[in-house]
Amino acid sequence: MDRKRSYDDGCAFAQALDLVGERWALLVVRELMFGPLRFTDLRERLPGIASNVLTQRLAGLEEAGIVRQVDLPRPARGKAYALTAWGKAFREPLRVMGAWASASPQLRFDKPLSAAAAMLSLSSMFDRDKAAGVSVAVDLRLPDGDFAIRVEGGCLSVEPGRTPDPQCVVSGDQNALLAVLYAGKPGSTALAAGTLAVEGDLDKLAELAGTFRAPEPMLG
Amino acid sequence: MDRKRSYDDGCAFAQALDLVGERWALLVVRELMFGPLRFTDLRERLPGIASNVLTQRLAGLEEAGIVRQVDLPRPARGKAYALTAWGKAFREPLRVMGAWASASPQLRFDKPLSAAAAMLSLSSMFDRDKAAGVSVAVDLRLPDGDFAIRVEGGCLSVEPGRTPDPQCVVSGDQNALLAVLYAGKPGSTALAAGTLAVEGDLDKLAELAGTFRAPEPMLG
DNA sequence: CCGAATCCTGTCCGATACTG
DNA sequence: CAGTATCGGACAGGATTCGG
Repeated sequence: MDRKRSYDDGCAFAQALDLVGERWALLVVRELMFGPLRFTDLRERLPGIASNVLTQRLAGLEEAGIVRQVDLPRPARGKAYALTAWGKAFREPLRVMGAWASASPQLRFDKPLSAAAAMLSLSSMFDRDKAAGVSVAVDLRLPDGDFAIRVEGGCLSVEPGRTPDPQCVVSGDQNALLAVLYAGKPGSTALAAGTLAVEGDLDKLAELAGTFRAPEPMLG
Repeated sequence: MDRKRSYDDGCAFAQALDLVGERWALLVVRELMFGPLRFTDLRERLPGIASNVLTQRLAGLEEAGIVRQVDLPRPARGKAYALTAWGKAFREPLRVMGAWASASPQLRFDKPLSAAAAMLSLSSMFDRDKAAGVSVAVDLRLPDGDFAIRVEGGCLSVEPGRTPDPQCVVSGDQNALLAVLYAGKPGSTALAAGTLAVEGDLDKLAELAGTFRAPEPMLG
């Protein structure tokens, strides 16, 4: 009468896979990392997921203690899905696995990216050493929401929302943004092409771009 | 004509899941983390995996550039499966995800554990702060192989094989070992019960045990 | 004995259609 | 808007069998 298929393995890692190893589960967690979302929002941000699968995954994640339902605040009525404290703690595994994945010999850059994925990518590619002495506060206006990026004391902070007084504000979509930040040459093609708009100190954006390492495949 | 099912997502993390997100894939990587194994060895260490599934996973991991086939050295004839450099780099994600999993509200400790899983668990539960000033070298003789554990300068090293002159040698199975190390009270029940045998400096084992935090569920 | 290919069965996934 | 119902197809699991 085992409800779920299990590896039946004492390893904590394997038991985690029993909980989040199903298809789409970790991508749902990824999308919720920056705040609660409604069912339909999740569907939009996860192109390709079937609604019944999303229902199952949310139920499973809730049972596992990773996701919980919350009442939507303010004007909107209805419920949404949020991460529990333990669910939010998955940000670190997400960051580390993303960093590992960026060394894949077959990583492709031409596919679309959700805002949450892009913001987590920043954490993955951030390089402490390159950030020594850097202090910047840049706000992003992405189609799916605003994010405040700050680098200070060798640490990167990525939070949803806005900063009171950003040094620089970038508007556009996340694919163009990452292309600029990782290309090593900010202010280049994407800006010229008009897919990104920058207000404020462009040098601060360049400084931010300098704190990321470019994804590079690991050979052997 | 898509050969493989894909999330078709630009996120490096999602693309990693395309490669290693299938059932059993990451557990195969886990088992290979401390050295090459043959097909049959893998089957033994992954109770429950079907042989055809193992075949498929190995083929997929090889295609992804995570695993490669090697000729078995020395006396044994035949081939074995080893991790590539990039595959070995997965040790860090494994460690971090294990640490996250150890905070699961529903982690069970009574299930059997492979030697590789136990050794990775040590990395997950290691606590830099607790290890300040600690310097120990302990050798383990587990049923599936020998491992050399060293703590020095706030760092933990877990390697397959033996140390020339260990301060302490523990023989027994990995489940009993972890119970002793994480219980906070080494030298207690398991040793008394004779499931573990210790030669050398028992205090060094206690010192080692003091560098690990006990798994504790995160609430909320 | 090792490594793998071949059945067959059951479960899970994916897509569409439909309902409170 | 937020899911449920349904169904075909893909994939996992187990046993057996076959070639080194």
